[in-house]
Amino acid sequence: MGKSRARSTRKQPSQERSRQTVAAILQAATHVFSSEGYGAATTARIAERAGVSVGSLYQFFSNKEELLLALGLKHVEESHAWIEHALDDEALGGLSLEELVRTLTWKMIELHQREPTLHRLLFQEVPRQQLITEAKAASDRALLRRFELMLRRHPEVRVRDPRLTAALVGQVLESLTHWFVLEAKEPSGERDAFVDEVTSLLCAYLSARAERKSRPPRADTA
Amino acid sequence: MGKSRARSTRKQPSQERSRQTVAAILQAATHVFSSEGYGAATTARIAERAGVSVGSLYQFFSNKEELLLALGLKHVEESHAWIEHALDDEALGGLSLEELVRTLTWKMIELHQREPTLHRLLFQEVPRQQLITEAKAASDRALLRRFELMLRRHPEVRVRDPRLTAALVGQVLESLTHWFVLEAKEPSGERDAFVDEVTSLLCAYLSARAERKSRPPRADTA
Amino acid sequence: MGKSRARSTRKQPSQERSRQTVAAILQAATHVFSSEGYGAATTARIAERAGVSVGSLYQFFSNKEELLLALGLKHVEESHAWIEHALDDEALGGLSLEELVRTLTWKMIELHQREPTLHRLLFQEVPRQQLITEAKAASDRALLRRFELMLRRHPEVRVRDPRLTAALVGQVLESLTHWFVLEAKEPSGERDAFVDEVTSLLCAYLSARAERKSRPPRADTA
Amino acid sequence: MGKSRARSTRKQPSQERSRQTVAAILQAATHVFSSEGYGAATTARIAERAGVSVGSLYQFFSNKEELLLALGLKHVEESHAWIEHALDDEALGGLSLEELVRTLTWKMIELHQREPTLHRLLFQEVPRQQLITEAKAASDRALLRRFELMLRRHPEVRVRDPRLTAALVGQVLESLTHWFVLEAKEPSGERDAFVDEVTSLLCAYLSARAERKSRPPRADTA
DNA sequence: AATGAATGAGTATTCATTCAT
DNA sequence: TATGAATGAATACTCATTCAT
Repeated sequence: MGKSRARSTRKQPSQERSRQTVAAILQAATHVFSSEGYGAATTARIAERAGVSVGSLYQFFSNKEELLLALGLKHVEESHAWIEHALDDEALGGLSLEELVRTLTWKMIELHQREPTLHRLLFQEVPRQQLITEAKAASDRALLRRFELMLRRHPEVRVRDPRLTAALVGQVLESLTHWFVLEAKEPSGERDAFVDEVTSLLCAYLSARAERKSRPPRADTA
Repeated sequence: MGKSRARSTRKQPSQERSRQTVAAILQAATHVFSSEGYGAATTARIAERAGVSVGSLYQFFSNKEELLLALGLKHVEESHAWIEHALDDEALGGLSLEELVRTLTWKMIELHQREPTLHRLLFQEVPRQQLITEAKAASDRALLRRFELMLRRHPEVRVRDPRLTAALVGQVLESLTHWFVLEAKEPSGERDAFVDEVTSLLCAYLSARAERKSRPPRADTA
Repeated sequence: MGKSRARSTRKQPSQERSRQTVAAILQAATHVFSSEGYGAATTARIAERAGVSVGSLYQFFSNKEELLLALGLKHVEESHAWIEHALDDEALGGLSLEELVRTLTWKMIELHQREPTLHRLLFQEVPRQQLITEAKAASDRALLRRFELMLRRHPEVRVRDPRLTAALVGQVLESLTHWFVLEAKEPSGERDAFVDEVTSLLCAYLSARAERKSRPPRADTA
Repeated sequence: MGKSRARSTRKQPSQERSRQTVAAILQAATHVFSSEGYGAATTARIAERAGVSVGSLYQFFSNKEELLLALGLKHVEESHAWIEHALDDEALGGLSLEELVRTLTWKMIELHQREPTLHRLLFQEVPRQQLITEAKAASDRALLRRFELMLRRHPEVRVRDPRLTAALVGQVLESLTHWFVLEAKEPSGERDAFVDEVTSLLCAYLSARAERKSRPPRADTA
């Protein structure tokens, strides 16, 4: 990832003023795209919301799609950095499995609450930008590898196929928190209860894995 | 010329010929909407694909949005019927928890494979049709209640809050199968392995629930 | 040339009504392009002048450039046909050189008076459409060959290099009549005098050619 | 914002530096206008090519049109000076008609080769600047008068209407050389042959004029 | 004077929708 | 009813021109 963001034809902002303009445009675009969807969003509305003229928008982004692209790459990059940072936390080292999972869940909720609708826009509206998708995939791969390592190392974890398990756990975390943030309103509106449940869901999975399949599930509770 | 959203003003298909036309249009719309997205789809292309003129399309659907609406309601209804039927299956009655979960997982995969992109279109593109969303919510509520009941009744299941648990399990099933069908290509490409994992994930959760939270997770394996 | 006018993406007019629309658009485009130039002409203005909506314009011409293209090819084709017809005239057979040249001059004036500014638009504004230029070149080549033949056959004509001579005579005729029609207002406003002069200019050239270069020009009149 | 055509409000370049800037802009404008056409040329591109900022361009030319105007007037003026100088050449005094015509033809070719596309731009793209047209017309009138005088004085020349004749000869020279420089590639690619032909064309016209019209052209060769 | 960021009117083009046939 | 030509509002994008620095 990094700084190879060669924004094609358009000028790079060189003066402080223009840097602010670009930031304003990106922020406005985030809002407008997220609330109206890519198709319905208007460059005019975006410019208006950013408090600049359309012309300024086009001074820095050669078209609507490139604006989305810039947004997407920035989002992926920032999210990746954020979560990398979260996982780097040394404190994670000595945690019990339950504490670890609980922490991860919290982090994921926080992550999704940063720009929940932008996330949906970028990855669930029929994805228009291969570059974004690829960036996301790369980020995911990196995180997954890291995650897999955590699983392999943790003493409480029993796993047959750490790779698949990591993928599933990641997916479950991702979708449950996404769902919780965006859609769960009444039934599990209380965050603590939700986190408790997710935690026990994943802990049960991760710690009990050894026996699975060999004996009927009933045996567990025997 | 304006948005004369005269919903359902249009004639209902009364004759056999009309019914075929409507069916053709809906099928074409499904395809075009799914492959291009709602915004990019044009009524002209849909009509063309359906083998009728635009005029005919507007004979039955007063505007593009209503076409999406019809599509969505139909999809929700059919999916609901399908899954109701799947759950009705008397055979489900005596299954062990693991067998039950495994069956459900299979069913969900099947469901998602019916029209995966349509599903995404309807529920993940910024939802445009409240009616669809509501229909979906209603369907979900019904299924959830049913599901909750299954949990309550099953001897192997230990649950504190069946409602929340049902919601989570439903969400996990939904998102994992959706993900598997649409995006998982290599890491867990093998269906059986995937189903095994999901099954053990859910079973661990459902059967081990009693002890959770009371003791540290470590105790489980002791 | 001929009927291979495959107007790309857009529909061919099939009904009588649309054929009229297309004709109206072409006529309006001729006027607007000619009077404002290609760049300054507006598709909106063209449509308005044609008495149709912009939409209709785009129903038959996929963009402004293609409109120009259609116009150009039509113009070249018609001009070619017109002049072929004029040269075919059997009456041309037995004419004296002077009468022949005089006739040609008249014909050229007539030709240029048909759509003088369109001609300028198509061939003198930095030519935008290679297809038009090529069509014109092909037409010119054909006419030149024919013209060359006339020169070779005419008893009064003395020519060293019929090809070059034909090219020059053609060019002189073309440019003088074009100039006369478009720009000459006062000095030689009288058509007859102009035609007389052009005729004697060309006749002198064509009939006296044998001696040129061998003796000093003075000898001519001796 | 609007068309505040404050013509010549702008400062005249007073210092050496400014003069260089203006020169650079004019040169860049010549190139860009010529290669892209007036409409397609952008002030930004011109400024860029001149190595200055748009702001500087507008410091000296209050709008795009005035830039064209300056260019045009300069071109007309320089061309006029150039040809005046060429005609002034004392050596022209004692030349035979053929030598004179030949010389003129050469001069015209040279003239047209100086900036062929600029010439086309200024006088053939639908003329946008009356001032340029007028300047050109004035220049032409002056040259024509001079030319007419040459014809009247030359012993070998037989002319009925020197004014019309001068106009025609001028026009023929202009258009043939313009054509030769811009378009003639293969058929008469050799400059010498072309000059020979033009020379004999015009000499025949100028020296044989007396007899024309009184007798049928056939008599010429008798 | 010079710079280049900002402006916004202007234009080509699309596409949902209507309506004459 | 079916057709597809006609409509025109809506929208992305450009570029001459201005103006703060």
